Amino acid sequence: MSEHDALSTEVMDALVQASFTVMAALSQVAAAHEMSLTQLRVLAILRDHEPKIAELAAHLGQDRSSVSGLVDRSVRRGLIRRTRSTEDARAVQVTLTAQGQSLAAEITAQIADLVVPLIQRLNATEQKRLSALLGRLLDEQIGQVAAG
Amino acid sequence: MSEHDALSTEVMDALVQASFTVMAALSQVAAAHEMSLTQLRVLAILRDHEPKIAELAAHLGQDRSSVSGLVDRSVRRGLIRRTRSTEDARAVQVTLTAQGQSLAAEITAQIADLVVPLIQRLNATEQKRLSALLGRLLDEQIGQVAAG
DNA sequence: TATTGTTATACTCTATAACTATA
DNA sequence: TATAGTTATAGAGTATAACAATA
Repeated sequence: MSEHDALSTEVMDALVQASFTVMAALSQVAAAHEMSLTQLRVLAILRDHEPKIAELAAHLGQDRSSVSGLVDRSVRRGLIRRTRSTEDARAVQVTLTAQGQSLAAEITAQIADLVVPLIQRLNATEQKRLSALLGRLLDEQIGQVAAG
Repeated sequence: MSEHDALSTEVMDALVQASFTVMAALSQVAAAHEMSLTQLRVLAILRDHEPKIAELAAHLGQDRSSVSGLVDRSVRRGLIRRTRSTEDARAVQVTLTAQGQSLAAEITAQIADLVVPLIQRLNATEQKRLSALLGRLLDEQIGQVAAG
């Protein structure tokens, strides 16, 4: 448990507050479609990938059994489908249905409609600066913390 | 469902990605103490406030009954306590116990230990710039989205 | 033997509806 | 009547453990 300087702490507070604002926007859009944030993440991932259950679980940081249930519920809603892998008869490939693709696109647009107005409080130069600074922050992944 | 320019979209992506990184850090610290993100938020709120159940519910954006259960579980762990309000015999004031205060401080430090190293990839000038830009973004609250 | 996914089980989180005590 | 909080109930989300099928 170390000490940190005042400026870093100030930036951290701003970052945490901004994150809660962004997450509130994502949650609001998810809730408008009666979905959880995790279901929304699954849809977003599936726009660009056809992961197996285990890959999806790793990406979400959850257990395979949790993801199996998660997939169940979205399959029941007609948003995604399971396909048996041809290479490995144990594995399942998860993909979007046409309905899922359409919903994913709608959700993306709704998120943009909430977040872009905030961003446009900055002029183009400031936007480029913010994007670059955030990019620098995210070059690598975050560490691990020990239990207390 | 409107269109947005490429720069705004780029900034939005950076912002969303940064938010997921920050939330992952918060979740990791919460999990290390076998708590949910919401329980962690409650602890953070209680560091500076002694809210009634209804106030806490409003702050978290949840139903009073949900918060009642949330409070139950933290009371059972000895982190917070319920106090009957002296002004209104119906109301309950929620406060941290000594153990809760100590845990809240520990959690705050652990979050800083994860997030500050990211921030320190930027020099002091850049940190001030980032803080200022995020501050501008957050001046007001976010709008509402209609269901699809 | 090890891995992939599912199922059974248990607990947390959340909301709605109904209730009580108080205002 | 209205408000503050709780309880009952139900469904989603999550993890652990045990399992069948496949590698």
